[in-house]
This record gives sequence, structure tokens and C-alpha cells, in this order.
Amino acid sequence: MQEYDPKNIEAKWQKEWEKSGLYRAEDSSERPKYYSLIEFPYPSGDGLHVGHPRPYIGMDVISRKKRMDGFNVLYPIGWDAFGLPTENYAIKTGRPPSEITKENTDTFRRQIQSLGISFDWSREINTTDPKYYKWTQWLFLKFLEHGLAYKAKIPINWCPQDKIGLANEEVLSVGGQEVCERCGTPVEQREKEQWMLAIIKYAEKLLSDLDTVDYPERVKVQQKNWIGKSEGAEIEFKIKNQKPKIKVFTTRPDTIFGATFLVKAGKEDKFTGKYAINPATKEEIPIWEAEYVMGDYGTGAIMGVPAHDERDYDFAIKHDLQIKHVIMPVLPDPTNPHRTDKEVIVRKVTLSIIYDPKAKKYLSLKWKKVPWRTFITGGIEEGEDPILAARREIAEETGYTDINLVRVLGGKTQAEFYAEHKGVNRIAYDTLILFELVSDARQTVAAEELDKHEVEWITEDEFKNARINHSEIDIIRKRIETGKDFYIGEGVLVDSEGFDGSSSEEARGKITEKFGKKVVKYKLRDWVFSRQRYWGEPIPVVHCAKCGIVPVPEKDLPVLLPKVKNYEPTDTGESPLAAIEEWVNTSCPKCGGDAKRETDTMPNWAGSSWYFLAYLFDKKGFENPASIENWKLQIENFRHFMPVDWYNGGMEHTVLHLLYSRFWNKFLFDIGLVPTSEPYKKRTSHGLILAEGGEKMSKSKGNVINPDAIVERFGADTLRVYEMFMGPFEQAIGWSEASLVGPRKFLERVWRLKDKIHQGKALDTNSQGLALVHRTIKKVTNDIEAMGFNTAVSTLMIFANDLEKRKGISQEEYETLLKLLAPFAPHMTEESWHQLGHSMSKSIHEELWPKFDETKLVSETVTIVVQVNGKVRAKFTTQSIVEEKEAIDLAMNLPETQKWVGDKKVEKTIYVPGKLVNIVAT
RNA sequence: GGGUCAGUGGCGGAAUAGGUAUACGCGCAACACUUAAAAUGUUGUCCGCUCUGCGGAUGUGGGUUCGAUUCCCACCUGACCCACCA
Repeated sequence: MQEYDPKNIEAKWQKEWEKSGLYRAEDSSERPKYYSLIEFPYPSGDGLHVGHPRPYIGMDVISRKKRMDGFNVLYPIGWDAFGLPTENYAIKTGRPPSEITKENTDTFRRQIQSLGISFDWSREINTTDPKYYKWTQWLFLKFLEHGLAYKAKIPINWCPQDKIGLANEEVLSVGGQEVCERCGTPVEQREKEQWMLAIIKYAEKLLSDLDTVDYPERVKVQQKNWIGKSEGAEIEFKIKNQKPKIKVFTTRPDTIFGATFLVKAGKEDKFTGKYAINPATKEEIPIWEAEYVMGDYGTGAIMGVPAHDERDYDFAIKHDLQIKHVIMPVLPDPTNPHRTDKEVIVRKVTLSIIYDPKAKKYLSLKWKKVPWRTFITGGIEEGEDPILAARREIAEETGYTDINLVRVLGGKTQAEFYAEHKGVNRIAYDTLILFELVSDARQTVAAEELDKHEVEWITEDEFKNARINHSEIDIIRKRIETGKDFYIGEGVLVDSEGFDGSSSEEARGKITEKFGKKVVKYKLRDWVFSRQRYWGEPIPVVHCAKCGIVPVPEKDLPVLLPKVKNYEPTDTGESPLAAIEEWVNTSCPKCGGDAKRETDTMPNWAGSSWYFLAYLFDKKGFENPASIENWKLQIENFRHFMPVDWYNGGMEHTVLHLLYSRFWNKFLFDIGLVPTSEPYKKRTSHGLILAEGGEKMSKSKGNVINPDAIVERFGADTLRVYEMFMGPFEQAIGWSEASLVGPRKFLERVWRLKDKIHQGKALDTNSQGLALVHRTIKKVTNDIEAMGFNTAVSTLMIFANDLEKRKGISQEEYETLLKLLAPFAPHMTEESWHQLGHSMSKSIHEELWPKFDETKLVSETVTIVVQVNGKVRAKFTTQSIVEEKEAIDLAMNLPETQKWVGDKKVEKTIYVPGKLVNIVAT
């Protein structure tokens, strides 16, 4: 027997596959296409660590299986190589970024190739290749041509450390401070002319088309939140004695009668001295400035409705502004609903809560004829003061007279319940009042009251958690606990003149119509597309004194990055390109006069926004000049392969890259340059591999595991199987060096199993063994499709362990094992396959994926478990197809069953076919 | 604060249209082979007890059910993402 020697085997087959072009996708094919995609790596100077390949291996398993299913699989890779780390390294060392990139990609390529991943290397791309970025520039010109790229003076987030403008998406908020995503330096605000892409124009499509794609729910939720659609109203407020008006945006126009002030975005809280007129109440309300209102959302101004918004409430309390309640919550009691056959009686009532600060207890009433616990309620006579009415009621029902008013707990509520003690349906408009007990002084309580209920003081804990029969109890608890008397929910309008009694929803429509107009706002901002850095695609326009902004003609693309001496950005915020006069000074393509080149470059999201299309280019696609004709030469390829069938990537890219590339693809679809509106049919995400201590791997922490060392010691196949087996693919998981021996032993076992193939020896396959083969095929097939790689591997281990136990195995069984294992361990299975005598001209990876037979999944005999009263007490073996009656008879006759059933009476029996019998006896 | 997901042996984890909890692997222990070691193989490995047997255990406490890791309610803990968006 030959020893398993991964080093030789792996090198040999990698060379062989490269030579035969085994993994090249065909541009046109009889076979159905399958496009699998991973996020192409950024080739950093740190080299690959063991976390990088996990997604590549996962998609490789899927791609290899799809090939064996007969698909024309495209599984490409390339390099997303523009960006800051390389540029910073260039600044540090004075070496050109292109040179550094070349080195890094060479390292990454060698490392990835050593893992035997079935990438189609003939389609390798690099975003920093002028042949690639001429097309990125050309696509920018398309945005410009269609009015979706524009220049605007905007305040940008400026990182003084990296000397770069950051998109909102690249700014993190740490401890209330805005910091640079890369270096953690606090960002400054600077006004700057920036190139923008009008992604907001696609907000609606990006949102609604999420319904058409197969993404994980949380990815969709994140994209939805990021787009942040909200429907509301814009309402103009006149300013007293002044011409200009202030426009506010609100999603709650139904609360306008409660707007008691107006707030504009500002750096600090400040009363402007001016007053606006509330268009609904016609009252004069003060205009304030405050930090909590954001200048760049909505209209940069809001109407302050303290009774129905927490931030407005806090602001009103702080600055002693009027609070007016105009929405009344409607609270039907679900445990005690209105009865259809009873009369409805409307009452105005008080609901009093009495707190004893000495004992830290609340007063409740425990009812005698109904199972209720309540506070003290009582009707208000016409014209009566609610506080006096409440005091009267408290004295009558409980006797307590020495109490102080604390406060009225915000606006009124509307409770709806069936009042059993009166036999009527009650609608109660409640004024909620909090009192404090001063002393125990009590007057006599009438006998009829004592008959109804008794006083019971309950602890704060009971007050919070016990069942209390008021449907407004949650509101009461919240208001007492927080001390804040606002209500942000929906309800019925009150104190709103003609709109009293309308529901919030109904009122929103009517009030918007009367006082403003309906608008839709998005949180999504237009995309800041300029960077003042060297290592990016130059934005292909020139500035002409006479003609203004002029696009570089497509025949002149690419606008090449010039050689510079110094890669350092300037403190003025200009790109280092601005210092290269011979590059900057050019002539206007339109009038021929003097002109200057744009010195901003594109963000590194640009190249990755269309790379899934670049993979489909044929050789001419990159050689030909960028033009509409030459793009259209590629459309056949796009039609063949688009959309991407399965795109796997990290959760960190679900908002930015995924949204940006969807946007580009949708734009290209609208102008007829690509065949599908959505680029990716299905998206999944992988979990990170963490260092052994559970921390993220990073060079700075010194905990990076280099795959080279693992391949050297264990072989690429072992690394691959381990990374698939270590845990659920979507979950983050810690690296464990010690655990690698398991997968290695497993591969050695499979390797050795060859010797067990019967040659004259007796075969040892019974019906259980046969069923195991088919169950293994079924489980591995389904698990791969669902990315259940860890369970697929364990299933293969079980199968191999079973074969090992037998005296002799058939070649067919062994070949099935090899084929199922081939996507995980491509080298070892290939070598074994040919050792069995298969022709060198056909790879195992071109074989057909094994099929299972539904009828053979179950062996002829099964073990059935017998439970007595739900506990396992016995087992028996029988034919797999057994009628319920027979199964129960068999179970009952077992001595163990008899022992546990004894004299008890059998109440019931349950039979789960082929699995379990449960006997219920009492 | 909001959203999403999770909590199972010494460790990574398996099993959810409710049906033998702890598959598979690591680690550990004993044994076999060996002068010895490595490698390999065999056996064992959730906890407790009065141990041929019995009881208990899937974060905690309840509920539904013949039967709950799985479903429902409350709570505890952790992770990730988003957070003044009117």
C-alpha cells in the first residue's frame, strides 16, 4: 500500500488541472450555466490567513458539485486592489503602489492556488489594471451622461490622519464621537466640492426589488434600514412679521394640534427670538435651534410635539415649553371585551394611584364579587374638577383623606371593557392622577363600599408585575417609572378642532391634505464619489475655463495614473495628482483651449461595483477601446451568465458593496447595457475564523495563522476538510490547530480503504449497508446545497467508518464515497480515482454526482423504541413496514414493557411508524 | 434604546413539520501491536446514587402535550448589526 502523501499528490494534480483547463467556463455551452461568486480579495501586504479561504472553499464545494451535476460552472476570482492600505504602504516606503500590488497579488495567487480551488484563472481580473479601469472610467461617463453624476459643495467628513474625505458609510460613531472607520481618528467637517452619484434616484427600486431576490432576511432588513424610507408630510409654518416660511418634515401630521414649538437644526439649544404660526391652531409658537435636529435629513426643521415624541418631550421639559396632548390612546381590554348584547355607556372618570412613600407601597382595591384588582376610579360630574372628584372618590371608597397631588399623568386615555359589576359595556375617558399619602388619617367608609372591595397596599414589585385590571396599566407603569408623560403611539385625536374623534391614520391623510403635502424621505444619501488620493481611478473629466466640466472623450480612456514622486496627500485636501503639472494641464476636448484635469479619484467601491460583469468579458473586451460598440460585443456573454446564481460574502459588506453594486447594475439595466435588473439571485454569508483565543485575526495582534504552514504540515485537502467541518459555515468560529488531525486521519482512512475493495474476498454488504449508502448520498447532497458543510463531512465520516468495519467492500461503494468527497478533498480523491484504474483523460470532477434511490433509504429491518408514559423502557427489532396494531402487540409482549405497565390500565397507545411506540398507562 | 440571532459534555458542535438528547470530531483514560516512541487499532468517556438497576440534565422559571433541545410566556446571559432619521 502506498502511503498518503498530500504534498506530491496536490502539486501533481494542480499542474494537471491547469494544463487541461478543467475549471474553465465556456462562453457558450449546451449545458446550463451556473455562476458562483465570492467577494474578490483585497491583496494586502499581510498575505493570506486561514480565514480568507473559508468562503472560497465553501463556494468551491458548491461549484464542484454543480459541475458534477452537469452545469457549465463559472467560478472566477480577481483582485480588488485600489485602496488605502497599499497607498499608505507606498507613502511609507516610497515605492509605487502598482509595484506593491503586483507583489501582493503574486503572493495571494500562489497561496490560493495551493489550495486547489476550482477558480477559472483564465478570467482573473485586477481593478488597478488600466485595461480594467478604463471601463470603470467609461461607466462613470455613462453616469455623467445620464445626469446621475454631479458635483456639489457639501460638508464632508474629513479624516485628518488619513487626509481623506469619507462617505457617511465610512464613518463610525464611537462613544458619541464620529471617527474614521479605518484609523479611528475623530473626523472633522469640511466644505468641499465633491463628485456625487445620485443613488437616491434608485432608492425605491433598490428597496422594492429586495422582494425579488433570495437574500437572508437580516441582509434585507439591513438594506431596508439603510435606505430608510419614511412617508410623511411637509408642512409650511409662517413666521410672525416675516416673509420666509419654515418647512418641516413629519411622519406624524396627526399630532399637529400639539405642536407647541418649532426646532431648526443648530449647534446648541437656542431660542431664536422669533415665533411661527401653527397653521392648525393659528397659535404663535417659539422657534428654537437644537442639536438633536439634523440638518441633512428631511427639511432640517421639525415641529415640536412634546406630548407625542420623546425627544420633543425632553426638550420641552428642559426649556419649559408648553405640552399639549392631542392623541388619546384607545385601549380595549382583551381579557374583558365588550359584549355584543349589552348597552354601551360612556363615562368621564378619574383613575387615582396612591403611593405611600414611607412604606414604598401602592394602594389597590381587591374586589370581592369579581376577580379584579384595580386602582380607584370614579365618575366626573359635568363641570367638576377632576382632582376634586378624585379626592372625593378616594375618601368614599378607602377613607383616606390626607393625601397630596403629585401630578396628572399626561394625557387622557380611552379604556374599553365590559363592566361586570354594572352589566354594561363601558367606554371610559380616564384622567390618570398620581397622589402621595401624607398620613393614615381616614374617615369612615360606607358599608356598601366595604361590601364591594377592600383596600390592599401592594409593593413596588407587585405594582410592576402583578395583574391589575386596567387596560391602561402599561401606560401608567411607564409614566410613573420614567416620570415622562408622553405617548408616541396611535390613537384618537382630541383637542384638534374639526378632527376630534378621527383615528391617527385617518387624520394623517386629512391633515396633510389641508396643511401640507405628502412626501417620501429616505435616510439614504447620495454617494460621495470623490477621494483626494492617488491610488484610485482618476475621474475622467477636465475643467475648462470656457466650457466648464467636460468629459474626457471615450477614445482617450483610460486616463492613466501618472508616475509621481510623492504619494502623500496634501493638507489642503487636494489629491497628490494636483501637484503633477504636466498631467494636470491639458487642453479642452471641446474647444481646444487650456484646461485642467480633475484630480479627484474614485473610491475603492468603484471597481467592485461591476466586477461580476468584468469576469464575463472575453479577451477582446479588455483589449478593445472602451466604447458602447465594444461593450455591446460582450452582451452575449452577459446574457449567458447573468445573473450571478449564488454570491457568498461577509456580513460587513451587506450594506455598502451590495447596495452600490446593485445600484450600478440597475442603472446599466435601465440604459440597456446588462440583461438583468438584479445582479445577484442568491446571497449568503460566511462566519469569520477567529484566532484560538476567540479574537479577530490581525497582523497587529500577532495571532495570524498562515495557510502555507498548514498546507505544508497537513496538506491542502486536510485544511479544506477541516475548514468545512469545524462548525456551521455562517457562524464565526475559533481556529483550533489540535483539531486538524481529525480530518487528516479521516482522509488517511479513506485512502487506505482502497485495499479493502474485494478481490475474491467475500462482499459484506447487507440491507443496512445498502441503506447507508443511499442515506449518505441524500444527506451529503442536501447538506451541500444548504451550506451544511460540517454535517456533510460528518456524514461522510460515518460512511467511511462503516466501510472500515466491514471485511470487504465493493468498488462501487468506494467510488461513491470518493465522488461525494471529491468537492471537499479534490486532490486525494482524484489520485485515488485514477489508482482504481480510471482513464487519465477524465477527471473524477467530471463524473456524474451520485444519485440515491428513495426506495432504498430504509433497511429491511428497523429498531423500534418502546416508551411507557413517555420514558424509554425497551426496544425491539422488526420489519421496517409494520402496521400499527402489530407494532403495539409486539411492544406490549416485551417483558420490559410488562414490568413497567404492570397492573396499570392502558389508556392510550401512540405509534410513530418505524420509530417509536408509546404506551400511556395509569 | 431598536433590530436580528443564539445559550446543549472538558472543547468544536449534532439532532427542531414535537418522537431513542449528546451524532461526527478533538481531548482524556485503559488495552493491543512495539525494545521504546510515534503512527494505527480496540474499548471506555454527561452527572448522581443504595450501580444486572434507578433517578436527573439541553441558560433559569412556568405552560401546552402521551412525549419538549424543538412550540408558547416571563426572566437571565452573550453575540452581531443599527442607533438623535422627526
